Amino acid sequence: MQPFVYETEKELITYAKEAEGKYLFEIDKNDTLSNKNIKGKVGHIIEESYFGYSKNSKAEADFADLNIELKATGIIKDKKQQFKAKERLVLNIINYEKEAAADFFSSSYWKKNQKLLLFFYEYTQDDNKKMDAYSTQIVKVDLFQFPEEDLKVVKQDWEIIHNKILDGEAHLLSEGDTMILGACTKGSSAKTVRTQPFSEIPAKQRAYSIKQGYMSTLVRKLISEEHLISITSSKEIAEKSIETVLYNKFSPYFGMSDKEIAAKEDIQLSSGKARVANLISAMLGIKGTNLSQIEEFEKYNIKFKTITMEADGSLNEHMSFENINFEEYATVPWEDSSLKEKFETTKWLFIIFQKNDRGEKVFKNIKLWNMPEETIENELKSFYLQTQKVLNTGVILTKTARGVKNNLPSAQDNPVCHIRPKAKNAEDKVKLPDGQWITKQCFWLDKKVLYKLIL
DNA sequence: GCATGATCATGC
DNA sequence: GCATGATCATGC
Repeated sequence: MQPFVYETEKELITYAKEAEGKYLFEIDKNDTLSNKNIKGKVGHIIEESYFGYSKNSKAEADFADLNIELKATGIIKDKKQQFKAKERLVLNIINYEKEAAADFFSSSYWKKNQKLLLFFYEYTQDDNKKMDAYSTQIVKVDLFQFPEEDLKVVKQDWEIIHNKILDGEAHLLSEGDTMILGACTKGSSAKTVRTQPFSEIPAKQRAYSIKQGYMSTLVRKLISEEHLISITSSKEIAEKSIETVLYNKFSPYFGMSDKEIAAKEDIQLSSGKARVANLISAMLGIKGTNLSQIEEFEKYNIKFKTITMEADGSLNEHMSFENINFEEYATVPWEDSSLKEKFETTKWLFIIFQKNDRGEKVFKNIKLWNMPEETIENELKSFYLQTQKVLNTGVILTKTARGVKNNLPSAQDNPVCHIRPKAKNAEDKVKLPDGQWITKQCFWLDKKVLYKLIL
């Protein structure tokens, strides 16, 4: 089939939009669907069968005359049955040598990706948890360009990446550096490296990407037609940084107890996990709003956590996270692990309280924190690998007077994180890959790490 | 007195 | 029923 040349943007979009609602099998002319091993199958089928050109990795956009790049991107439903982006949108690979000489508007990112023709498809799985390509449907087609305000943030992100290359620090690039435009690793393994112009140190191969959180806000606006509540503007974030914006919103409440904040904002102080969430939305001036409705929290993947300091400034407890999926830890390589992904991509908003001498919790400070790349590559990685090793050689469970202990990484083994129980009680168990049953365990972030952050 | 195994309470 | 934020509690 000869590729059809689209004279105008409108002509292209009109045709592209006709794909909305179609299933992949309706489009697939070359029976690509039955081929098990094509990565990026959806994009492949759309390019070849729907538009009739072969896949390429040119530096110019797919529809070069119109400067439009075609991208297929998955959406999935979260726990609340709400659509979100399945993953970040990966763009072109960064050639550190070439990119060094560019400015934003002559960069490989801008040249290729300033206009994106997005095909959103719903990602579904079969019984074996593999992608079910036959029931994959194209839900929405949209021509996307960053709105002017977000583009300011994107430009800053690009400058941050660019400056690291110029400083000979391409090997230190990390997802946490930027807000919307990321430099995500791309390659079959961590061993996929490239040269960089101002340092001898090989740098991991990375590609520009639009972060998952940003893609999710796009999905929620375009597809779910949700109205997200914004607490600031991209302009303000570009001028001040999100941490400063948040600090300015919260700082008037520093020194007040949780009860005083609730009284001032006239909200009920619940006793459970909604307690701090309710305080946060009230302090942000949008009381009653679920935090998942806040645009910036979704866009920049901000998750809050509470830290409670004792009156003397010490911390009694490590910080618990979600339960550990031992099956995943045992089988998924570190590079593909959800643990790595989680700490690379989440900005943690720590809401810091300190107990006073009456035992009341006084709001003290906030801190926006990404786990540093070197912590991820060192302590977090060794924690994961150690856990994996123990799981695959067999967990040793020993009955003691205090309960059942195990040889998974403890607080002694790693200064950053460890594994400890979190369950209804000791009998609330899960099956280990070796067939034994263990009290449910979760990931804990060490209070030594937290302590350094709140000083 | 602290590390670490255990468990409560809530909300979806 | 279960995941998760929060905290308890005791043997070493």
